[in-house]
Amino acid sequence: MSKGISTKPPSGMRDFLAPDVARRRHVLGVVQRVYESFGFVPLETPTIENLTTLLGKYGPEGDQLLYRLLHRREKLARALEAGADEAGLADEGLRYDLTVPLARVVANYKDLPTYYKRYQIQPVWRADRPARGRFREFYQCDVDVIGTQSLVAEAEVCGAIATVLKELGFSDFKIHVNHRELLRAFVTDAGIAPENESLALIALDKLDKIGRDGVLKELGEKGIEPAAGERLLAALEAAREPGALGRLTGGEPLVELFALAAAGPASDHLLFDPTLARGLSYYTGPIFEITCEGLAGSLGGGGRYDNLIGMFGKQQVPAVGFSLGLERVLLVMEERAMFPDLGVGPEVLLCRMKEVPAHDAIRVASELRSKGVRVEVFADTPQLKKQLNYANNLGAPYAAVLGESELQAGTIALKNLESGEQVTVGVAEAADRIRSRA
RNA sequence: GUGGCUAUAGCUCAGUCGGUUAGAGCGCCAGAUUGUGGUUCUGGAGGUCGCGGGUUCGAAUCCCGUUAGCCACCCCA
Repeated sequence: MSKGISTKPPSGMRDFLAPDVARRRHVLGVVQRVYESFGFVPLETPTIENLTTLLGKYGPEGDQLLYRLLHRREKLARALEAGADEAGLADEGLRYDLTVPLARVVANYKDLPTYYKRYQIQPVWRADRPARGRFREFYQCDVDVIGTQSLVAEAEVCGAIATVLKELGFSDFKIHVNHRELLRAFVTDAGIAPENESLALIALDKLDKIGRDGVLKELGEKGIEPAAGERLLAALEAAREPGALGRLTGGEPLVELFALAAAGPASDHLLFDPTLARGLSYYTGPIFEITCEGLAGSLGGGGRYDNLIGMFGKQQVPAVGFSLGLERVLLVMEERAMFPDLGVGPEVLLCRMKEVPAHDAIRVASELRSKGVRVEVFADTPQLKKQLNYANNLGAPYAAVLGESELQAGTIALKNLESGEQVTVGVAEAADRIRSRA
């Protein structure tokens, strides 16, 4: 505030103080445990990827949102001298998601198992405009199954995601399911030119928000004939009828997926949604998106991408994945007060009277720590009330006082800050009492 | 990228029709005699009113610009 240097983190990026970190770790712990219980193994990849890896995988909007890194030193000077444009000034970028790096890894390590199930929990970066629940740096929690076209893979990734959400206490989430081929068939059957397919899909995606007339209007603005738009909407509305999926040509894979998933944790949460489109261009088969009450965007999304890995080499390898957005989950959990008590900070603050040498406090703290207690030693020796007040503000459940008399007797005065009770006991008993919250 | 709203103390905000030294609550710091917190009481620190320009005798207040943040779209996780 004083010298005019902004102390805020960059737009769309955040600092996490202790309570934030505790909540994030709580969620990540559940995610990791559940993913591992489904047999997924961890992967971590670099923050930075070559632009050749990233570009052309996400569609034109995605490419625009990439954080690009300028050439360094002489290369930059040469590029500037040569009058390079924006694209020519950068050669690397921050990863935009975890799926494309995974595809690169699979193409790069030819000795990976034929079936590779990996999970990955890392931040990604998008130069998007920040909004509620949307950041420029955020964590994705991905599970992917590489090497099979079996719908068992879809059922398993949906099951893993559903299990995580249930264990965190969600009950009202829906996993919307659609199929890229099904969507394509809707569009072409309606008589819409293939080049307008993605435009039509984006308009369709808003059916719930802007309604039938709104979608028709938007289709019209994009140059799609009203008659074709009507046919498309009529077909989709028919597809939304209960049981319609089984009668649709091309609906078989989803019928099978629903049957498989019915045996797993996602069973009550899957929902066929013929209007679900999804923007990322690499999806080829079933696509997913998770919604829940009170959240405009999604908690996560995914789908099958059988052609992506092949973009990095000669070999086509089928794959399907699902990604959970950590900050979306946190946002909803915070609003709904879904967090249990997350103990952070020391369990006991060791206070010391002026006449006690500091090394005695350090020794006592070490003894307590060796018995499994989280201990903070108060560094200074102001009035005891200040030390206790600090312990109180920390939220520590106990304070311990080490004074002349305790030092002589080999004890500490252990005070329960909630009840106010105080006992003078040996270090071992103090540790027992703290751990049992006596 | 589009539309709207906001910007005053660390936080949440008040500030009349343009008028003199810009306020409150919370928080913070210090006290209310010896080694005991939460409650109470007293005192204190902390502001170029986002930034730049304009109108005016006079601007936190009106006008223009700018930056940042928020909300709704778009898109996404």
